Amino acid sequence: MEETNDRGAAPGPVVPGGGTGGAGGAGNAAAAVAAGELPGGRARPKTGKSEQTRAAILGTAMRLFQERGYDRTTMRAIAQEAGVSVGNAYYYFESKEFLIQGFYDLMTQDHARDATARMEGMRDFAERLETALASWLDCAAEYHGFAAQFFRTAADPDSSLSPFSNESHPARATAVALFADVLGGSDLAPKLDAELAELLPDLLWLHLMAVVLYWVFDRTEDTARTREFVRRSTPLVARVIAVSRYRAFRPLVRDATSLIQDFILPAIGRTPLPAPPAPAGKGRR
Amino acid sequence: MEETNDRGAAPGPVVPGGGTGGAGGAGNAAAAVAAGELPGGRARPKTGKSEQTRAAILGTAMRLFQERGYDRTTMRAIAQEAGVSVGNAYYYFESKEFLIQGFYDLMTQDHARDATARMEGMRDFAERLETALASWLDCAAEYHGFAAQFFRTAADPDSSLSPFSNESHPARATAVALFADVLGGSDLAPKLDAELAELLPDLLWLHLMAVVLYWVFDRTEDTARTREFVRRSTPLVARVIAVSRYRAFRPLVRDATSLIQDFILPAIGRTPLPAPPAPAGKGRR
DNA sequence: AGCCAAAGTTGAACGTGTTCAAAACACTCC
DNA sequence: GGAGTGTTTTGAACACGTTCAACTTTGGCT
Repeated sequence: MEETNDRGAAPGPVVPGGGTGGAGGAGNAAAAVAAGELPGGRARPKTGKSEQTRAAILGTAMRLFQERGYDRTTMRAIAQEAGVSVGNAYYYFESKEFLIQGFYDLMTQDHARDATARMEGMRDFAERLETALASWLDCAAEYHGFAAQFFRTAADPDSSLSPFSNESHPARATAVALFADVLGGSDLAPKLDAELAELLPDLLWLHLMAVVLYWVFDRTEDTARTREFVRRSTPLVARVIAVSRYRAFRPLVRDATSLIQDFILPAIGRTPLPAPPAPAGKGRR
Repeated sequence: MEETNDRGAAPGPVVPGGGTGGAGGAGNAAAAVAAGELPGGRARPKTGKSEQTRAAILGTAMRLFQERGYDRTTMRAIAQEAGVSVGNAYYYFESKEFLIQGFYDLMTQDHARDATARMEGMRDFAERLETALASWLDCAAEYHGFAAQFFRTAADPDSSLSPFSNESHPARATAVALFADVLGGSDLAPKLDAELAELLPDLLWLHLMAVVLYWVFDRTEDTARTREFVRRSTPLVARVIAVSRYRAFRPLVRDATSLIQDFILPAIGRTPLPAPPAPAGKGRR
């Protein structure tokens, strides 16, 4: 072993809360990292110490991703700036992509909180839906730069990070629960066919995924185009749903519903199992 | 699909038509490689020689991708089996992903040919559409293993390989043209609103993209589930289109149409712009 | 205190995609 | 033939994600 253990001088990992550079300015999600969640790693903590290290790594990664983009941020850089070794980063995150997963989980929670707050008091379904989607755009805004990377992995069926894969982390459940609330808190809910009401949360989540896809490809300033798209498309969605009750649309809606039930929902991991009622708001497992 | 490795030990690049043409390892697409297309590389050929090298590399890559999967196929292995150096492979293909693009272009042409042939004589729109989609599933079947990789890059807006990106290679145009034919050759075409008929080819292409997404995640034997999904969903799509003419649906259809025209089509590169002459510029990132 | 297993941490090493300066080749014009 | 020019080919070198065997720290136990 070399006696020139330069590392000796370096202190331990960065301290939890303010450690990440004080005025750094990472977003809400990154800030929440330090709070001590436990999204997707593999560590089984006994002391809070390891949580700190984990948070330091994730926080640093997010900051660097924002600053330089995903591809140009190396694991070595993350480790160095977080004050740990490369191997240590891999002790907490199975791979570089898992860092994104860790971030995505946090952002999803941010979104659920923010959207719920914003919808407070609103009863009109279209309005609620638009608010929820706009909220997502705001929560995600600062990460637009490297969000593409997340979507890339989302499209990989082999990756356990894909939101479409069965065992996909709590993030999906949280998001779907939010949309259940979007519908449930609206004046539209009681008027709907029970069967349709059952499907809608998942469908609305799919709708969000489509919006996200749009957003990822949107290169306009502040993703203004996506915002406009949401503004224009949401009322239409609401109208389609509202109108589905009328006689003329019934046969079509019926067939579509059963198609979705048989093919779409199972594909996104919503097996027709005796699902326990998920309490809206806290998405833990 | 014989596994006869008849090209193996040749020192130089594989011979032109005969090499792959003979017993050929890979499927139709790979065979067509040798024909001398010029999909997505960067070479500006003067002799036919370089085409041979290019085809040898692409063909070998496809074979190895099928045999071992995308990730477990190294550029070194491709180069070695194709009888060229690593650097040479990069001379013809900007990156490993571009190999997939080269393949995708070929498969798209296969599909267009096959689907057109199969639809011969059919007039019913639903039937034509289902045939076209089933044809795609058949053409793509043998590549299911590494198709995921293609879809991964498709979701990356920074990659010029994305079918959603503006300058996306001829493959998209070919596919859209096919769907225009699906519609145009059907008895439904004359009955349709002109505006709607204008949109439909692109929309149907989007529909295909959705099916592809489903297919990528489908793990059933021979992707039976996707096939069933197509069988069930196609009539519904046809009915929605057919029914859109009736008075009750008009306002909805109108709004949807304009929404699509304003937001969806431009996003997939169908800008109603004054169309500059010939953007010969190669896609960079 | 001493011991031990588990948790945490390290950095060198490996495999792989990619780059690049130089060599080999092909072709044209003198 | 030879000089000049553009194309094709080479393989060593580089950067990065990832692995791993060994080391250090922690905390419970006697």
